[in-house]
Amino acid sequence: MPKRVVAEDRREALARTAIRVIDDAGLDGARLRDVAALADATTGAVTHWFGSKDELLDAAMRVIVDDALAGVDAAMAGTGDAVALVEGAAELLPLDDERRQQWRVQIAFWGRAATDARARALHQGYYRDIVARVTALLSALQAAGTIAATDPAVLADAMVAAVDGLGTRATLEPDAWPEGRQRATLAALLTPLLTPSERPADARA
Amino acid sequence: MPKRVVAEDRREALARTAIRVIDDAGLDGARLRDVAALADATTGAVTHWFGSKDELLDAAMRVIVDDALAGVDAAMAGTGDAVALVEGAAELLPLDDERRQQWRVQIAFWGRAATDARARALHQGYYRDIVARVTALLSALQAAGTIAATDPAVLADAMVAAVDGLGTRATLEPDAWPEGRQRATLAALLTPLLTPSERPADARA
Amino acid sequence: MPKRVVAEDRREALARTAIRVIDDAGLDGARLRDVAALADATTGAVTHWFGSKDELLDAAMRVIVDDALAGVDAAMAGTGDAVALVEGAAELLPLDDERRQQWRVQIAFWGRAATDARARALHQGYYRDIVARVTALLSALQAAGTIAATDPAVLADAMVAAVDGLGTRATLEPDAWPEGRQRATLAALLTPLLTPSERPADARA
Amino acid sequence: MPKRVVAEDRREALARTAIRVIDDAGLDGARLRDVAALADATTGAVTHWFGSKDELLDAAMRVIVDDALAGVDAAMAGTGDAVALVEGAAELLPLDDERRQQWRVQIAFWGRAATDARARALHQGYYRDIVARVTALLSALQAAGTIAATDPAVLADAMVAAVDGLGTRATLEPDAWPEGRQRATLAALLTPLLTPSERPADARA
DNA sequence: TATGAATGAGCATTCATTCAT
DNA sequence: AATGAATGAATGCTCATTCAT
Repeated sequence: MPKRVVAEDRREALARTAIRVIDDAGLDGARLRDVAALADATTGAVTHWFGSKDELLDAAMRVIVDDALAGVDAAMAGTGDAVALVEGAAELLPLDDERRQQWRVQIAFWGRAATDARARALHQGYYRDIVARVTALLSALQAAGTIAATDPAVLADAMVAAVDGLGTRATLEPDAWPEGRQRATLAALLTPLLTPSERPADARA
Repeated sequence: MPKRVVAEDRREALARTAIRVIDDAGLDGARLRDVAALADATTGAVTHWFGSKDELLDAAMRVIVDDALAGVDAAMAGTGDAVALVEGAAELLPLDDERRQQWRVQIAFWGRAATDARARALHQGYYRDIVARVTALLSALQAAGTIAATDPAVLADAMVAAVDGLGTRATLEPDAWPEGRQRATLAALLTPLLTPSERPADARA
Repeated sequence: MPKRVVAEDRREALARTAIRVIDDAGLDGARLRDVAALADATTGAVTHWFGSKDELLDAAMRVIVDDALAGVDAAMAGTGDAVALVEGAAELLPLDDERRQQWRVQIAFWGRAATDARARALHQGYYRDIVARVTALLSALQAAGTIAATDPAVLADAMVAAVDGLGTRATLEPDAWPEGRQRATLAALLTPLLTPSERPADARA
Repeated sequence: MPKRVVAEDRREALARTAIRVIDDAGLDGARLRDVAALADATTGAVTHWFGSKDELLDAAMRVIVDDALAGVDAAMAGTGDAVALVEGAAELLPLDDERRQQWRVQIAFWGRAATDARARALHQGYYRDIVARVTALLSALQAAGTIAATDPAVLADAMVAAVDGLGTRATLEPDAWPEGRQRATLAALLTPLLTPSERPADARA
């Protein structure tokens, strides 16, 4: 049966399977044997690669965040001005089934982190990564003068909050939030903030 | 009907006790036994007042939301202009220990709703209540001309998203988000949106 | 179903059932569900009375030791001289099926204590109880001048060792050690030690 | 047949490693995996040399007993009189860390044998070897007239019981039984029995 | 209204064993 | 002779729920 298995591949595949199970059954409803079954493996195999259920869950969270970071890069890179930036950010919202699944699981992990210190520590690292990336992007755009000159760290916090808050609501009310409404609301929220103006703090010159 | 009132008191007291246990142990780590113990009761008493664990949890969620609604009323009523409105909204953020606890449990409930259709239905009702209240307030202010004339429904969605997103982050990174940073970030996000402009505001060009 | 159950009775009954299971299956082969089944209960009931398997096992050990202590009292009390004392001590050996079972389980517990510090601490307490009781008895007999005047603490240690060593061997070779051989060997070992001599006994030349 | 020798070396090395693991984790806490790791091997290698865990455990027991037999030979051979014989026997007690480890594991094996017929059969063979060796030695000394003329088989049983009982207690209470106390107690127990006397059954003429 | 002993299905976890390489 | 991934049965433990009192 052996054959040098690439450990990371195996682990990531199982973690991705776990995400699907979590989406179906919830974070605590997710059973190891369901993950195993869906991955065509046995519980023993899962615990072989992950010492415990927690370890598997952490790996699943890491996959979610890595995908989100890749999404940030893909969506915002090459962005030129405020309008394009907002459009890029909107790509992070739960616009389609795939992203809705990511959001559902993401929010489930927030729920875990809210009341669990260890999980919270993980999330703080994730936020650091994301904010750093967004801040760097904003600084570049400010240097080019295409967005408002507000402190980029504040802008980044604001953008992250806008996406998180809107994504949460759209995830909890999927039927009421088709793609258009999500995009429009995000634009309403971010455009006045990002658009450069002659006179500072004016929503639009 | 005093009996009925007493019954409601007992239920609410148990629900509030449940919130404390959820905050300690997480939504799924919360055991009926612990709720009972903390309320100086027995598990039998808890199941006497609540047919099942889910019913108790739902009641706890309802308490959280009712408190939040009362907070909206208290904080925003009597508000006169955009600046005051943002200040009122900030009162809903996790600014102190009491509100941080409410947020932690709130987020735990989101996590449950994300992957559970029944819980999600409850939340949709809660959002309806909150948005209706905020929209009514915004309409009144717009009639007075003290805030931007954007569609009040859009403004309400935006404000809810801003508070939810910022509250989530501040809850997950409590040490990094003292009161001042939360207020400043919320103001940065909402002020440009709410401040009335000479020319009728159009959120999107 | 309820009715104030006398906790200690229930616990002791389960502990005694555990002893039978341990004798059948060994200390680690003993499964909670077998104990439950033999006691006409469920595993849940067992864990209701004992927080964990270890707690149940400790209680079983305690029962074994308490029975042994009662045996010491019953067998040695009223003993008049060296010969009678040895005969009394012999009653502690695995002379019949009941005592053989106690010895088998006792030795299983030694095996656990040998490599487990927590279990070892329990046994040290048990030895203290037993040695104290034997020493007191020996002192009384020495006061009456019917046994050798050697330091009673040394005599007690020697008697305990003789019984433990012989009991162990007789337990591991039950067919080779009928009652008579056990009694004879114990007498051969203890009589020269306990019999008073004209000149004050010196255990060591 | 060098191959065979190498094989035996490998097996013995693994068995000795198993003893260390048993001492750490107990007989049932000892995992094949840990034995393998401590021996810088894999579980597959262990099962290659030993068909099953039981086989490995039996081999470990055999090593313990062979060491003890070698100890009997080393300690008692060349012994001239009762005093020297007792001093030799004392060398079998858990006087130092190395022997304490052997005793801990030995007692763990007794615990297994107490409730397991197959393991018990092994031990009966071991007792046969040991008693035969001791009996032969005692007969030689009796022929020389340097020890009591009691039936050597009885003397051997008595000596084995004394060492086993004392060793057990000293193993379970290591801190209370420094070398001196062990030697003194063994001497107290065996000297009256072994010392030749004009008048039989006199502790010392 | 309240008690708390009992239930029992369900879970993660453990680990000896197997076997393709 | 050795590897180590995979198996899968087995077990202790959890805990919401029930119900006689």
